Amino acid sequence: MYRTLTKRYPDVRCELDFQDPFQLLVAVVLSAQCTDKRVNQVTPALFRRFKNPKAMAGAKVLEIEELIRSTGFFRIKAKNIKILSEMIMSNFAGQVPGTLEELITLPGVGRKTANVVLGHAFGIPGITVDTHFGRLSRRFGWTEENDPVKVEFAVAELIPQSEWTNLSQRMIWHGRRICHSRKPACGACPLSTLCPSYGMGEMDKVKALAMVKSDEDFR
DNA sequence: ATCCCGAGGG
DNA sequence: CCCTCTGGAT
Repeated sequence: MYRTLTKRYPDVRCELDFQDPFQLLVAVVLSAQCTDKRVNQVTPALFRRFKNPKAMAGAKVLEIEELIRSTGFFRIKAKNIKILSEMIMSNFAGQVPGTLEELITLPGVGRKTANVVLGHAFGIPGITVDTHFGRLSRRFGWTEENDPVKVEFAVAELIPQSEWTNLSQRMIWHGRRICHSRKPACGACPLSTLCPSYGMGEMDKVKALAMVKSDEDFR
């Protein structure tokens, strides 16, 4: 997703590419419920107009809204980006903060966004649990699906810290490109031999819930 | 019609 | 736990 990772793991297709922590943070905020393609479409103009937290803090919310309209949730995102920029200026001396606790004080920045920024802008390992993890959990009948923090801790137990950022990126990529909810590309999936729903195709929430339930009954 | 590389609020 | 916010893709 980001330059350092693109270089280190060339087989993972990375589509957002920002070295600057602030621009990375804003891009990840924009990527919620939105494709990378769309984010990459709006960021050049956005950062040409407001390239750092100082400029973004002085922006009119309406102008940010216009620049990011096509990314969805644009009113909330625009407001959050302005406030978050103001907070970076007033609370963090103009620098994107480098800890989880500080990052999640920013509006629009939760655990997932914070961990992505920590991993890619600061090299601090973290497990990034997104909705793909949940979907994968469903496919495997894991019942922790509704608690991302539990999944985060469980994965952290299993994987060496040095691989957390790499694994997270690969999982996100896997969910996006292979294990998506509509027509999962099971033929291209390295986990197909392990997956109890291999070849079932479409997995909606109703089916998934039934599967988890029957799995519980079985135990 | 239904979901999406979330987050925040009730 | 539930709901809302948004446009776009399928």
